[in-house]
Amino acid sequence: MLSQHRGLQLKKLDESLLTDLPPFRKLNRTQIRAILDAATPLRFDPMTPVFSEGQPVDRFFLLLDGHIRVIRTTPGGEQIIALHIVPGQLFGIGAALGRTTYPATAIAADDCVALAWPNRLWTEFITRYDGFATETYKSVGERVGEMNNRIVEMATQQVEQRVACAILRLITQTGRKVDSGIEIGLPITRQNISDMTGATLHTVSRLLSGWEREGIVRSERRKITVTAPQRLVILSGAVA
Amino acid sequence: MLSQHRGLQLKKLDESLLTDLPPFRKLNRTQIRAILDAATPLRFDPMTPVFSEGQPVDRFFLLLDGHIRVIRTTPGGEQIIALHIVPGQLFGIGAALGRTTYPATAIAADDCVALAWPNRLWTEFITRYDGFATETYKSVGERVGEMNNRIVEMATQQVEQRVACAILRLITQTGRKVDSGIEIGLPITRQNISDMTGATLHTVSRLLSGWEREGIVRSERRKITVTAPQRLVILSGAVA
DNA sequence: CGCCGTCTTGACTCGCCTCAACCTCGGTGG
DNA sequence: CCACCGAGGTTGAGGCGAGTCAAGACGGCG
Repeated sequence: MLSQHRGLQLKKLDESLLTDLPPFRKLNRTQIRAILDAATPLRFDPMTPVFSEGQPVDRFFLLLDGHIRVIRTTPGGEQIIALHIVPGQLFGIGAALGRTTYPATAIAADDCVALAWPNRLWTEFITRYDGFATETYKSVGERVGEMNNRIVEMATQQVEQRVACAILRLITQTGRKVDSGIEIGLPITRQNISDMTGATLHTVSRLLSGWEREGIVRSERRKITVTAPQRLVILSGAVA
Repeated sequence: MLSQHRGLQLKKLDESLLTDLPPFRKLNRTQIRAILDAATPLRFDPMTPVFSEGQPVDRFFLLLDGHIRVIRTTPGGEQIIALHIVPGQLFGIGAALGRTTYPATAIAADDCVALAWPNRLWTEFITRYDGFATETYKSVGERVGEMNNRIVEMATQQVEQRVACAILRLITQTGRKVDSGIEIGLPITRQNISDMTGATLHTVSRLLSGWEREGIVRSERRKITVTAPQRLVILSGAVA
């Protein structure tokens, strides 16, 4: 899956990479060619940072393959996972919101391939390419909506429900259908889940053990498969 | 303070209303005149909704005076306050983020005066008026940042710290300097604060009573004055 | 083999929620 | 003018969810 992208630096990028993505959907081949020619392809090994909180915003990215974890760190050293970026999404788009420094750290969750453009091209893309702005801001809108949901969640729900929600979000965003159910498409630890939900590693472990006993999930090290999604939905409190 | 705005419907709106606000700062008198002429002025009594969650987005607003509470309600009926809008800010700008329905409910916290424009003018403003888009998205960026902070807060901090943070945010956004300290510039109940922090009314009450005993705040019914802001900052955990 | 990152499980503790009772204003109507 | 009522606020008692502390198992990698 990844192999097809290796050595991207050497050959020309294929236009089909972008044609199906919302921000580029309305563009013609020539326009996409121009955008691709201006891009720098990048690879990231798991756990390597793409950019860090507080750094000046100098470019923006499009994730082609892999998964990015967006992380914020508290003064106290705890970290929480704000967001997962999936292939096809723009990220690091502080430029779009008038930011001069990145508000969070982005780390590759697995092997990642991304395109990067220098910041000054942002305004150019916006003005020159019809639909680019609209579609991009639409996805910003979706992320804002998701953040809002999480705030409500954190404010009103118990840990068990929050963990259920987090896992459901993961499977809708990165899920892979397998024999026994739906598998989360990126390596994930209990610690990671606790960083997403504001719980402790221990509590998450206990919950997952319990769910495994009940046949709702099956998990190996750094991997979780949901075998009974509907039951997780019920636990999540989305339906009363 | 409000009186100067009463009966706005009858006279022409004064251009000075907009000249100092970020989204309009780069515009000339003619442009501002055109924008004002297209606006519908509105008044809202305390506790009346401006728009409700789920309604189709048909217009966007600028708050001239008063305060708006942006509220989300859970399936379970609990409500949490997502945001406060202060004078000079645009709100209900779902259009900017490609939304078709409002993601939250907006309610007047006190007497409010606002301008409203039909949605179709959004794109017109964006394209026609230089700087309008940039400045607007910058303030969206600020709100996103604030939301992010709240997520981290909710995930990592105890109730006492969250309440302290919430009150600090209120005084930076709406604070009024008075003899005894800084007063929150809008009517606010313990219930409101609990809706902002995901705590219970009772716990908030206990905390405020404690702080009052310690001389950090003074409060009357629906009003809070912070007498020792630095001590609140310490409690908030912003500094270790 | 030994180390380290991951995960598990038990026992204890405590912050905050729940339940419950009561107080204090401010407004309204008889 | 006072009695009443409801919204907002206070305070205590008790219980439970989830964090903390502690010990250890499992599996992969150098």
